Amino acid sequence: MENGERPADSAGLLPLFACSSPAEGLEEKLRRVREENRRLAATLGAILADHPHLRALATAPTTSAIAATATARTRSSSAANAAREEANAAREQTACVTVESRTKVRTVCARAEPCDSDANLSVKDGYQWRKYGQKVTRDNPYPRAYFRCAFAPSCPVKKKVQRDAEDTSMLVATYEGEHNHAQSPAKESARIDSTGYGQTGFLPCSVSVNSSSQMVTLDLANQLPGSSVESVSRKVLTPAFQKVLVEEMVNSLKNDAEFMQALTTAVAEKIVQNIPDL
DNA sequence: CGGATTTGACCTGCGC
DNA sequence: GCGCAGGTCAAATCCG
Repeated sequence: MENGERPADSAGLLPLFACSSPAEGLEEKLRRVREENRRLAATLGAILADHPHLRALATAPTTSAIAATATARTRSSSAANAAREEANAAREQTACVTVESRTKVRTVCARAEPCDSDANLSVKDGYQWRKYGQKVTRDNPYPRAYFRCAFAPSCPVKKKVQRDAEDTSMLVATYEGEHNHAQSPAKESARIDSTGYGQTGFLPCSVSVNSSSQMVTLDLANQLPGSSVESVSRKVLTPAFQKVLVEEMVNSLKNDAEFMQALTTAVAEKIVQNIPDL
């Protein structure tokens, strides 16, 4: 939606809304979100241009594709070195994946929100996990959390999650073993968060924009088969997506009791100002 | 009140 | 055998 294209409201509240400062603040936020979306799309494009293997991953997000890429990258190094390599590479990319096929160990790097506490260390991947331990390791001041698959008691998969020591905005998750069951119900996978892992195995598949505490998620997991990151980037820039974005923000704000309170106060103040005798 | 999380204690493997 | 570090257990605590 372009600036100034506000739908008319039959109650005539919007003109009032438009001249109040909270509304101007919202428009400013909207502009910032649009700008961030453009920057994200540009960044994705640049990343894909520099990293052809990522383009392949984006086009065919299958376990075999991940394994093929990861095997090539980890062949000459130990699993630990691979994890470090991936952590470093992740500073240039948003997220990355390695697979050690022999031992069924996968390392996933994901960018975490800086505000996340250690207790929030969790890489959402479509499965439900139960934390069973936490330990501070020698080479990293941040605690390592140990998780077991909570969906099936007999499932042998374990997960370790630890904040990267050099780049604290990165989470390094190590998966051991393979699930012997289907993914857990939508409860967990629906909560795609800032770490951005959805339904397609361990491939990062969503981009989130956290603007002024409002989270907007572009879910790449639900793209049609064969769709690429470029096509998603183009989608971000379409008026239709922008419109959905705005509607999502409006819905979020409508459900925000604090915002509605502030809005009500602002409207009441305006009404009072427009009554000369008061 | 039941399930999830926390956290200190304990176990195990490895290098010296 | 000893010490260290990583991994796991389980009681206590938290939380919905």
